[in-house]
Amino acid sequence: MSTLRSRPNSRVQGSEPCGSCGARQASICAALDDQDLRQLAALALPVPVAAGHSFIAEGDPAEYFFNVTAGTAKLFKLLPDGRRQITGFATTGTFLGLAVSATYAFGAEAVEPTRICRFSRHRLRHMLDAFPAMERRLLEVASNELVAAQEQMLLLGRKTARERVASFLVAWAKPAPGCVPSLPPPGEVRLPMARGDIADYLGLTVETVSRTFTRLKADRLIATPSPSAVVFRDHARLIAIAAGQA
Amino acid sequence: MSTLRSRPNSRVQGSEPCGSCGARQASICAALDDQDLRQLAALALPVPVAAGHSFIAEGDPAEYFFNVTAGTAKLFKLLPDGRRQITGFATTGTFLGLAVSATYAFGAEAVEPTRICRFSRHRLRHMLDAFPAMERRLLEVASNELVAAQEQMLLLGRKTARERVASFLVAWAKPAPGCVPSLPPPGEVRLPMARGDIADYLGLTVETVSRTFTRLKADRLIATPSPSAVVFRDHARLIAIAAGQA
DNA sequence: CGTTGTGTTGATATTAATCAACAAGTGTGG
DNA sequence: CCACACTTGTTGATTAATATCAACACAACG
Repeated sequence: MSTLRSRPNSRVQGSEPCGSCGARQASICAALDDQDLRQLAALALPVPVAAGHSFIAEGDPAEYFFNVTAGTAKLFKLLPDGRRQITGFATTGTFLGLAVSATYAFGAEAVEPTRICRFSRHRLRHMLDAFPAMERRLLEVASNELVAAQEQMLLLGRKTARERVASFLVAWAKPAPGCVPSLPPPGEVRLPMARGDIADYLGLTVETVSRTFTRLKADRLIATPSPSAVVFRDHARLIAIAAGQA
Repeated sequence: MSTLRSRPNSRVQGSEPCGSCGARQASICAALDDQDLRQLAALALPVPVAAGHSFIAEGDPAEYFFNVTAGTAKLFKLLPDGRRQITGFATTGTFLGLAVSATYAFGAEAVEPTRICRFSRHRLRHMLDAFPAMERRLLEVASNELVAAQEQMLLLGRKTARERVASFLVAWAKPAPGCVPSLPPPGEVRLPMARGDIADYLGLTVETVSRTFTRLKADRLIATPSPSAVVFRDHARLIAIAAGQA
């Protein structure tokens, strides 16, 4: 549906400093590797962000939007006393910039070595004007994220710890629509984020997450070759648990 | 930004039967009373939905999208055993149809007498083609909802019962951006939804919601002339509590 | 080779859920 | 108009799930 071809005035000047600047809004895991957006990404050079480094600070003026081209980042919101809710993980292809407001509604930090492209809001505006099809694509992405966000509300509001962890594992193993499915169910899945991140994503504590992993292992539903990897030993049952049917 | 004028082929045939059909996706309280969308709404006749009646069934094919023109509806997701999470309340002006998927990811039911306009997906597509500015507007709405959804994740994952109720009251009293602010803080705010709905929205039980209301009253933060109305007696402190600063 | 961060496990505390009872409305039909 | 059923809201007693506090194993790292 469309043709986003680089135009003379569309190139981005070299590699912009992206260390810890501002960005935009909301993206949970909706890979945006549609052709239009691939090209969009190609307009800017990816900049590396080291693990543990933040590149969006909640509350900063939202002057840029981002595209994650490699790695994984966590998106989070904070309460004044330090309580943290991770609203999503941004993986390769995730577009960060859908929510429009004066300031960033969330912070973002790399959980493993990551590469991101940064664009100014201004530039996005121009691109959208030039390529109307992109607007439609963004609307689709936003829609997908909205669906995911609602699913997460169900998880946070009504699911048990076991159901939450199962949901997370199942969802994480199945990359966002549009991504190449990595490995079939029995394969090993990498978990680049720490237990604490999973806890903050699921509205639990580290201890509860750890204990739940342990029980899932005892129940032969998963195996963990290392803390940062899971193997699905009974994918179907895990899906059932995630859906609240167990 | 734009001109959505009615065109010969843009009229909707009379009042469509909207009793309990299908709709689309996700909208929390983002009033869409922008001029474009007013006109969009004008293209279809509003149809009444009685309190307690459902007009979107989760899982049904998503063939329509809706615009709430009066009243209040709750949007919810269910687990097989009946656990329910209300993902948002749709008030006058709320546009339901932003998430794009084959089937509705949520159900919708009127909590008070409500009026809705229904459009086919097909018609929306045509309208978006005819009025590109609408696409942009929809993206804005989606962005706002995404921000709200993330805020709700923070609430569900990390806030205490007291903070949740305070957050709900404060947010409900302050209509979505774009709405006319009803009454200043000290005014009385209507709560058309039942305690059980509030509970399912906040990830709590009815009892906990009720007890929390009682404590907020005891603390002179609110008053409840009737179960379906609240008066803010200390709006500032309520806001502080909602933000986790108490 | 100590130091630090992460993950796991155990003991205990606490919040909110569950179970239960009752009060206050609301609507219906007699 | 009242009696009754039924829903909704509130409150109390108890339970259960998860959080909190604490200790320790282990790996990565300087």
